Amino acid sequence: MFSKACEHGIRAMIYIATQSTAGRRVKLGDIARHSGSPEAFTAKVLGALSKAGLLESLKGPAGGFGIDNAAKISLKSIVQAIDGDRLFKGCALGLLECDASKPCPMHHKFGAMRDGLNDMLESTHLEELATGLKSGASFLLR
Amino acid sequence: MFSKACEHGIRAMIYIATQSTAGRRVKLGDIARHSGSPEAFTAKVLGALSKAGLLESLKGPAGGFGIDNAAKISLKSIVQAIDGDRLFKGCALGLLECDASKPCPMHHKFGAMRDGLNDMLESTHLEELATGLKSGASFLLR
DNA sequence: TTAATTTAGGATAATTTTGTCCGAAATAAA
DNA sequence: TTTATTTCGGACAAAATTATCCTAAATTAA
Repeated sequence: MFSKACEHGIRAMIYIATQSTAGRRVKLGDIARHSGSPEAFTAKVLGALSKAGLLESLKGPAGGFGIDNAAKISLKSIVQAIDGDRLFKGCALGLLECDASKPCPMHHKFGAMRDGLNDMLESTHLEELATGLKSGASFLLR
Repeated sequence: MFSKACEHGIRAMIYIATQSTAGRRVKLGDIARHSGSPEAFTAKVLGALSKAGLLESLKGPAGGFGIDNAAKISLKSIVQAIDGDRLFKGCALGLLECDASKPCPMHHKFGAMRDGLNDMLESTHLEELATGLKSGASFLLR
C-alpha cells in the first residue's frame, strides 16, 4: 500500500509529534531508535518531509527535528510528500490514462474504495495518532 | 497499490475472460498485445495464476490459455495468487506484528478502509469486468 | 517420425527501491 | 576561534522488482 519510505516517514513523524512540545527538538538517532527505522534512510525521508514544510529541522548541537502544528498535519500530506500522487490519482491497472470517460475495467469499483482511503488520510491528523501512542493505546515497535 | 506483476496479471485475465467462450484458447502473444503487457513477463505471471488453478494452459499448436469459470474468479483470488496476503493482512506502518490487542497508531483507522478494499475485491468477479470490456464500456489499452 | 507451434522454467539483465557511508555545512558552546 | 554536535547531500551498495532471453518440454499436424 505505502512504500517503505512512507512507512518509515509516517512512523517517524508520529514519534516526533509525541516529543514536540514547545518547540522541543528530537535528534535523528532518537527518532530512528523509537520508530524502528534505519537511521540513514530515515534521514533521507525526513529531508523530503522537511523540504515539503511538514517538519522543522535545525543543525548543530541542540538541533534536531520538530513539529509544531501536529493538529494540522494530515496523513495524506505525509503520504503525498513521500509517495506522490500515485495512490490518489494512478490507475488501479496501471494504464497511463484512465478516467470516467474512458475507464479501465476496474475504474468505477476502485473509485469508491479510493475515496474511502482518501477521506481517511485527509481526516486523520498527526496529533491524534501521537496522543494514542503517548497514552499507550498504540505502539510503534514490534 | 498493486504490484506491476499484479496489474499485468489482472489485465491479462480480463482479456482472456473476454475470449474464453466454449473452451477457446488464447495465445500468449495475443494476450500481451491486447492487454498492453510485456510478453515474457506476462508469461511468468500467467504461470503463477495457472499454478494457482485460476487458469488453464495447454502447450503446443492450438494451445494457449483459457478461463472457463470467469463468474467464479474474484479479483481477490488473482491479487492473492500474485501479491500474496500483504495487502490484506500486513500492517499499514510495516510492523511485523500488529493486531487489535497491540495495534500500530493507524491500525483502527486503516481497518475500515481495508475492509472496503477486501469486500470490493471479493465481490468483483472476472465475468462482469470482461462483459464491460466487450461491451465497450471500459478499456484495457491507453 | 519429423517439423512446427506454444507454454514452462531457468538464467540473466535492467530498473527501482531501499539502505549505507562519508564529507560538507551549520550551529552552539567552550 | 576552536571544538563538538548535528543535519544535509551526494556517492555508493544491496536488495527487490520488473523484464528479457533462451532452451526444454509438450502437443499437434503433416
